[in-house]
Amino acid sequence: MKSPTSWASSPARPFLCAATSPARSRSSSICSWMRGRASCPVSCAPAGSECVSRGARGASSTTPAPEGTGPVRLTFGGLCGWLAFARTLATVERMDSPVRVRFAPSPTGFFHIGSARTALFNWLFARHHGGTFILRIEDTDKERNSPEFLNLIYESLRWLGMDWDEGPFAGGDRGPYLQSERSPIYQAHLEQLKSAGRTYEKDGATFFRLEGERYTEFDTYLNAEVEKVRAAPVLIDDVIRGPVERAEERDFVLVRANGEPTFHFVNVVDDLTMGITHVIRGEDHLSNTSKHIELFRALGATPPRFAHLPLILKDPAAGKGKMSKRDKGALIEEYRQRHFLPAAVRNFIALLGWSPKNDQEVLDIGEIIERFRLEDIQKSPARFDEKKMAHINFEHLKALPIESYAWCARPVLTESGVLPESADETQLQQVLSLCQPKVDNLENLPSFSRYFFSDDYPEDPSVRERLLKKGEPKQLLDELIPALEELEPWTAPALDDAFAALAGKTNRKVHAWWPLCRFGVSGVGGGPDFLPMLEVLGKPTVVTRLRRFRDTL
RNA sequence: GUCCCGUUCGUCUAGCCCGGCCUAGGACACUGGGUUUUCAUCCCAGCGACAGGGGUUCGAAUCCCCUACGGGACGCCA
Repeated sequence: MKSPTSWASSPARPFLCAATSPARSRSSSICSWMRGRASCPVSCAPAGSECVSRGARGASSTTPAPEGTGPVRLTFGGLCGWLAFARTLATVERMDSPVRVRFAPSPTGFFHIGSARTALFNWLFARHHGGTFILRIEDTDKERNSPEFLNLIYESLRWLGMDWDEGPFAGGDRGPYLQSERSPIYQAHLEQLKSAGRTYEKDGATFFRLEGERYTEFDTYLNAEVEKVRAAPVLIDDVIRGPVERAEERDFVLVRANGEPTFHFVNVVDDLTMGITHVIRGEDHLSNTSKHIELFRALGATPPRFAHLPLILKDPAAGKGKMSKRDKGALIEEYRQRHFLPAAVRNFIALLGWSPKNDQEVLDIGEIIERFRLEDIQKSPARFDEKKMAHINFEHLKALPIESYAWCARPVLTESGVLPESADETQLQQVLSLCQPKVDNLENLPSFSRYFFSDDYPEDPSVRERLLKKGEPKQLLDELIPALEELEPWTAPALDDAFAALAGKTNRKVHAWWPLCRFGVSGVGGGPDFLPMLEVLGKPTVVTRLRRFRDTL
């Protein structure tokens, strides 16, 4: 059963065409994930399916894609490439991978960039190997859990195009996938540890008993006399870091006095019973890993492979340490609200600690999956860079076919009141084709393009002042308006000629009228390429606005 | 404090495992030029790093050790 959302509905899908270029299909790396899906490019994005990737907020994103402009169109846009790719892959023997990974968030706060990256790396690893990506909810902390946060996890994963093969909504035969529903499983494993003599009760809680010589010591950090154990060091063969040796020195709690099992215990039991083969998580868990391996062994199981991701550090200006949910730029929800492309966010997050090793930075999801290797992940922590995020977003935006671009832009424009719901698609695309190369983020599109859709737009007073101060604006407009009025046809090249002719006649430079004219029809000093802008605006609008402007002087 | 991890341009990184091709490459940012003109694009150029010290070696960013610095963990949070 497929997960609630298919990544294939991402508007960045057309990038996949690039992934199937001759240069790329020569690649020896086989993306087994593609194998399983390339055969049904269309069914991955059912007609009229909701595209959460579009960036609309929450439930308001339920508008199905208009016929021919939504995911279906996108899918067909890349269909030729898909088929070529499928053909390449068809020659490869299909084999199900034993890889099983999980993302195990706890619904105790907003979904932040570190979680997103952990999820993404797990997902990428699974997809690269054709394995299984499991979503498990670690909701053992009844005090801090909240349904809103839980929902946000689902929404965010869907928005980023990470589909899960097992978990809530998706089902699976190793469930349940909410820890709060797994008590009997924990109970059974607790019994197993009990009968193996590896537990004891103290202060109402159940402790795990380490093996080794015992002694008591005053611990300066805990500021107390504590019992310690000289346990044999545990070897963690970390995929990213190599061998790490660490010895546990204190027994730890498995079940709290209130009867709730602890993170360490449920985490291990779940990874064990869910058949997790690779645990990919943040480096902050590295020193927990020795506990976990001790538990796996005590349960008579072979631990999975571990891969500890470097942390994302906060901007030094914001203080020291790892990035927290409170830091600027930390929340996935923020990118969604600001209309970033999920494909770009995903691309950027992947680059935090991972690199394709070929100087390529703007990658579509197919390329990332194909190239992704845990071994290539950086050991040192990364720092989040907003500017780079914006840049990657812009690159993705520019690479979209205009149909896809319009499909992403339309809701942004209508929500901001700039575009009427009923706006004509062709006209919209005309305007957007002028904006696309210039606007680095969809959130800036309304202010950039407002005057294309309405005569009611603000004027930038500082630009007005600057323009009126120099030269003779009235004179210039009196020359320009008649020339434009009689221009036929109204096209960019014709306009170009008209300006040239006017320049010859008046002995001015060709660009003498441009800034004034731009301001007169748009109210701002910058914008899309000038001549095409006039063309799209149309003669009646341009002339009327110019006259109106002339009258205010 | 104890244990663990890390350290290439301001930032993300390539190179490191398998020493010479590295006068260390790319990208973002920044600075300066250019452009269908001075603020949302684009083009060109510039700036800019192997943390420090010892080894090993003919030769080290690459291997070893020490120091410094950064980070993480040390909860009946996850």
